[in-house]
Amino acid sequence: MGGMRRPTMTDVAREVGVTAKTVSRVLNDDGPVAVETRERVMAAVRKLGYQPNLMARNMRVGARDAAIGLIIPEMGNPFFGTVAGGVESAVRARGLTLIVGSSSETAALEQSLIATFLARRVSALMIVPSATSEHRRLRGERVAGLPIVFLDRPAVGLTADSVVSANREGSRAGVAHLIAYGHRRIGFVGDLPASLYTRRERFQGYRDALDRAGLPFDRSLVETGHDQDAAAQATMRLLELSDPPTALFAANNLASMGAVVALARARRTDVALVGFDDLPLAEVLDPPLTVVAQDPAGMGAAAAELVLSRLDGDRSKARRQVVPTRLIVRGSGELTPAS
Amino acid sequence: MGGMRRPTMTDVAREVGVTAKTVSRVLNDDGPVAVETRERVMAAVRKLGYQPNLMARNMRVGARDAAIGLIIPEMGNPFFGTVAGGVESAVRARGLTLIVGSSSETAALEQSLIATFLARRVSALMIVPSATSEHRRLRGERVAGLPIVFLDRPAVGLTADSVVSANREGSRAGVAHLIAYGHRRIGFVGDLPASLYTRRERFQGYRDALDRAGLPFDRSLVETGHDQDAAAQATMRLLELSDPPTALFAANNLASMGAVVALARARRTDVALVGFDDLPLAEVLDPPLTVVAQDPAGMGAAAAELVLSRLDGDRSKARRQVVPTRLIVRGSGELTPAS
DNA sequence: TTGTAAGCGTTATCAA
DNA sequence: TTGATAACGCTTACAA
Repeated sequence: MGGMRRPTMTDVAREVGVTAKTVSRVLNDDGPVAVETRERVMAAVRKLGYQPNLMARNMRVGARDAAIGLIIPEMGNPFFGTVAGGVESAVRARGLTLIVGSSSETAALEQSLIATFLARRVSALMIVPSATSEHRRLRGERVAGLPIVFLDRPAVGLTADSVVSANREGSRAGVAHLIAYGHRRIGFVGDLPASLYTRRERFQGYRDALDRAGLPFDRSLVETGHDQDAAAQATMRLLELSDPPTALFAANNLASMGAVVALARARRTDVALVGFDDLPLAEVLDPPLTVVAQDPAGMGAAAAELVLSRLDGDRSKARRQVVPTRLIVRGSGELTPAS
Repeated sequence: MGGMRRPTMTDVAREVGVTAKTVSRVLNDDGPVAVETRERVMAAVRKLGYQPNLMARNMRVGARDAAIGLIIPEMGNPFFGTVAGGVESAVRARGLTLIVGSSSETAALEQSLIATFLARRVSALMIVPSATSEHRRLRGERVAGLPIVFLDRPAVGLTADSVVSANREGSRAGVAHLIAYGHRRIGFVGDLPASLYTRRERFQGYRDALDRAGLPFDRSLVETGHDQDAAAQATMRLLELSDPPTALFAANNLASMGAVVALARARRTDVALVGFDDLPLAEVLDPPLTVVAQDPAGMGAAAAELVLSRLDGDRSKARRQVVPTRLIVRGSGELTPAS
C-alpha cells in the first residue's frame, strides 16, 4: 500500500554508477574510497533519501541489534517510568538504544514481550517481572551469553543478575520508626498479591520490626488493595476495626496514595502513616508524609551498569545488588497514638 | 560461554531430517504438513530452543517490522507515561508491539530515535515532539506511506496527523473560572520555553479569558519554571510582587506541583489556583486542587486508532484530532480574592 | 506432503 | 580503489 519502494543501497549504487559494496564502504568508513567517489555517493544518499536497513545489516553481520529491551509492568506508574528513565540515560551514553514495553503486570504479556525482543535479537534484556511469571525458559538464553538483568524483583526459576531495593530493611526501619513513637497496633496496607516479591519482603520487614519490639502480630491488621482506590478501601476497613490501628504502614506508592486519600476523607489527622516509596507532593500533605524513599532512577542506572559490564564480557557469577532506602521524616510518621 | 551460536531454522530442519521450508511451514501454519512431521519439528524446536529470527523474516517478506515506534520526551513524567500506556493497550489489541524511546525533550535525541526506528523499519511512528524539533526530514517517509502521528504537540514543517488536547479552550475555561470568582489579577505559571506548542496555546487561552472579561494583560504576572522546583520559585516571585495576583493558573502538571508546594511553604491558603492537567492527590490537598483535566490515556488511544486506520489503508488527508479537557472543581479554584 | 531455487538488503572475501 | 560473488536466515513460487 505504501506505494514508493524505499531506496536500497543498490539504488544508491546505480545512481552513482558504482557497486553496492562501494556505497557500503563509504557509509561504514570501511576500506579505501576515492574522495570523489565518496562525495558522489553521499550526494546520491541525500538525493534519494536513503536510510540503511538495520535489519539487513544485523542479519549479515550476525551481530545482535544495538538495542536493549526493557520490560516494565506499567508505563503510567511513575516509579517504573523513573526506573526506565534511569536505565535509558545510562544506556544511551554507550550508544545503545533502549526499547521499552509494558506487561500490564501479566505473565502472558511479559512472555510475549520477551519473545518479541528475543526475535528482534536485542543485545540484552532487562525485566521487571510481573507478579506471576517465572523465567525457566530464559535459561538457554543465559547460557548462550545473552545478558539478562532483573529489576525491582528477582527472577523466578532462574539464576540471574538482579537489582532490588532494600525492601525488608527499609520496611523494618519504617515500622520501627512508628513503634518508636509509641504505636503498638500498626496496620499494613499491602498492594499486589501477597505472592509478589516486593510485597512479601516489605511484609517481612513489617513483621521483623514487630518481633524486635516484642509486639504481637495481628492478622486482622493486614489489608490489601491492588490500586489506589482499593488501597483506600483497605485503609477504611482497618480504621473501622473494633480495635483499630493507631498507625499505618503503606507498602508502595499506590497504597500510600490510597491511605492518604482515605485518611483525608475520614478527616483522620490523628492516624500516623509511613509510606514505602516517596510521592511528589508528600511535603504538602496534611500532615506531611513520612516515607521510606526508594531510588528508582538509581536502580535503573545500577541495572544498566550491570548490563553494560556483561556486554563488555564480565562473566562473573550472577549477583544481586541492593539499592538502599532512606527514611524521610516529614510529620505523618511522628504522630503519637491518641492515648 | 557467550559462544554458542543460536540455532537457525536449518538447524531444526537438519535435526528432524527435513528442509528448512518444511520447518517454516510448520511454524507459520502455511501449507500442508503431515501430522507426524509437524510433531517432530515442534519437538526439535523445543529441544534446540529455536527462536525464529524476526529480522530475517521481515526482510524476506519485505514487510515492515510489526512494531510501532513511540517517542516521548520523558519516561518519568506520568502524563507521558499514561499517554504511552493508552497507546500500548490499543496497539496491542492488534497484535502490534509498541517500542518506546525517550528524547529528554531534546531535538537531537529525538532525531536519533527517529533514525533508529526508521532503520528498524517500524510500521509506524508516533511522536511527542520535543520543544525545538522540526520534522521536514520526515516528508519522504510520509510520501512513502509510513503512518506518522504526532501526539500532544503537532509536527513542525510537516503536514501530518496529530492528536492534541484542547489546550487553548481548556485554559480559557480554567482562567474564566477564576475570573468568575472575582479575580482580576491572575498569575500565569508556565512550564517549558514559551516556544513550545502546548505552552503557547495555554498562554493564548489565558489571554483569551482576560480579553473576554475585559481585563488588562499584565506581563509581570507571567512567570516560567522548567521543572517543579523552578515553578515553585516562579510562584514565589509572583507572590512577592508589590501588587501580587490573587489567583494563579499553572500551565501543566509540574507547574501545578510547584505552585502547590510554593503556596504551602508560604502558608498561603488564600491564593486561588487552577492547574492544567490533573494530579493523583489533588483531592487531598489543602485546599483541594481545581484542575483542567486532560485525558492522557484517551489521547494515546485516539492516536493509536489513527495510526491503525492509516495502517489499514486510510489515505484521507492529514487531520488534527482534539481531545477535550474537563474542569474539575475541588476548592482551590473557588477561593475568592481577599478583598 | 515435501523439496528446490531464488531473492530480500547487507557485508566478507577475494580478485581485479 | 573498486567489483564480483557468496552468504546471513528466512519465505515465495514452483516443481516433484
